[in-house]
Amino acid sequence: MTNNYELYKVFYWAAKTGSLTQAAKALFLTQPSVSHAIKQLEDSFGITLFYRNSKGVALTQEGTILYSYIEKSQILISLAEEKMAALKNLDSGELRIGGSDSLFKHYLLPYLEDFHKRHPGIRLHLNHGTTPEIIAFLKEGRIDLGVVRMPIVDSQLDVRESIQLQDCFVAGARYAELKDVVLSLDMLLQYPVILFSRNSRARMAITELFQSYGHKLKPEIEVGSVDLLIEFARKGLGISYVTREFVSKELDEGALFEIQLDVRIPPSHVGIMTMRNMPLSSTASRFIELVR
Amino acid sequence: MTNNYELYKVFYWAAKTGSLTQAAKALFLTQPSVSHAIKQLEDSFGITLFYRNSKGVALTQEGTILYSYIEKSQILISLAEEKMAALKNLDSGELRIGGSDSLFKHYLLPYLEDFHKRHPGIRLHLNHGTTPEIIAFLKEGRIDLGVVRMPIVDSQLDVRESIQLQDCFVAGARYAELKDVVLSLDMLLQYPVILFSRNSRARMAITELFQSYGHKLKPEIEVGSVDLLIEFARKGLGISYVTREFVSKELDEGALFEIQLDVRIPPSHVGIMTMRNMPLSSTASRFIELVR
DNA sequence: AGGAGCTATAGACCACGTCTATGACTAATA
DNA sequence: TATTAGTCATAGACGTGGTCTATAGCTCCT
Repeated sequence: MTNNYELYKVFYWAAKTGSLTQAAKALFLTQPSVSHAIKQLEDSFGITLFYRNSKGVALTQEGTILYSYIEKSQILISLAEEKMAALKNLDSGELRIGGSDSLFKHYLLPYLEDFHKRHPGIRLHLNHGTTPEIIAFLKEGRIDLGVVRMPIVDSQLDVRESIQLQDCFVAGARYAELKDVVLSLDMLLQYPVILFSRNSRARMAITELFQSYGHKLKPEIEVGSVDLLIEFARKGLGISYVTREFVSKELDEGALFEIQLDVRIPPSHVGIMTMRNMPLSSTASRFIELVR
Repeated sequence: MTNNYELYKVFYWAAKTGSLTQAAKALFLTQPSVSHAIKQLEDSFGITLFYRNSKGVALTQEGTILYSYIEKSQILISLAEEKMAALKNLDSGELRIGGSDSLFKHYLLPYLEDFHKRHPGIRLHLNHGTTPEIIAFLKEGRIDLGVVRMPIVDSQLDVRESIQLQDCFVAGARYAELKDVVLSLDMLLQYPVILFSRNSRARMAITELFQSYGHKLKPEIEVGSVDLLIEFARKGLGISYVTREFVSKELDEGALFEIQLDVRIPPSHVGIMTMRNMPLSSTASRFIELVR
């Protein structure tokens, strides 16, 4: 036995208001429709659910038992509908982003702050990892979107290109003599170089660039965070390879200056990755919209 | 926002089976109907609920949230439908009967035993009281049916006449000399009479009978239970006014004998009362059917 | 390349749910 | 007692929306 669940909605309101007429008003129906619906339900069970009298209706013993179930059921549905509305309005929900720590700090932070201020009900989950890890997270459905350096080639992913970033070499006061000089790559190699750890994409890119000019780039120091790259350069421990946009403060203040090279380091882009052919949550698409 | 609740049934099965095709089978629909229903639900929320792929469908983050509500709701409805079926089959439920203790013991007991054996899932509630109390219980909806002595005149009640009962005077061995004598009322009054307590209908009826013949019936002893009427008569404390059918055992055994009178005591009927214009529960109507 | 799954889309159709109009009843008025 | 205003039930007409069939598009597997 399986009823049209619409009938339970009608039953709920009839029982709740104690009146078919009132139920009809609540449901934007006419009274005969409600009467008919209740009759259908009663016939389907072979059980009378209401006593009818001139003041309205009252649940029978069996009707009361039915109501005890249906009431809970209807309340759950109402909660579900409210919850869906909240998700839609971005009053509730969660946004799971994967990326590198440096991109979170230097690129995404202002957007995250803004988004959180606009939608305080949405919980933010930030997962850091290397590019392949981020891609794996995406494919496992553990994050909604990933933010990494381009280029990304993966047929399962959609990648939106975001701002351009320019990597460069920077030094502190200790190497002031290089400020107005244009260096060649082999000249640069005379100085101690500080690079990010081996498996990063930026590190691989610059190593390849040197290789393509017949040079071998061997760092004096390897560090695991962008902040240390900056800090070590300031302290004069060497020349750091960093993203210009991430050291704009230090460059403006004069704490660091950019080394001019006679070769052009190709710029890179930030890419926002999502799963291709998977619908985005309204939260995720709103966030992407904000970033672009 | 208020959806057609049928859509939630479809959503539930689609989520549960992870396949629109399977959901369609479970619901005896075609796959396009299910596809359409899910689309309607998604459009109504403005939220994508499922990822579609070539193996079937999988809930999105938001779909999972919706499912957590809808699953509970649907399970409650299933339980409700099962419960209604159980009530209908008399596998479950309750039957509330009002009556006097003596009628329960001497008239209803075998029916109650039989009914309980057939429908062990149904809880029996027996409420004893005087006839006006029973009627009040009925009108308050505290009992489903009342079993009392006729006649009952109440326009709000339906009364079904059941078996006939014959009241009579009985005595024990102490008054053996009356065994083959036909007594007149005034002769009877020479002996100590034991009656049921003042407000009973049987007591009122016999008092009126004596009055209509110009006699005043004044009991030597008044008792509050039929068992005591019988016991006192056996012990020779007087002549008890009892219902013949309730002392058939004692009459057969010779512990008591019936006093023959020169006037006929009108028989009375047992009446089964229910509320007029109030539908009977299937349980109650089944029981009444059994009794008649 | 072909087959066997899956879901989506288009368009036709008809049952069923809704409506209006009315009746029957009750309770509380005048 | 008659009136009125509120119940719910019933009958019958109407039209929409849910369901169907047919088909396309896609992915995966042989």
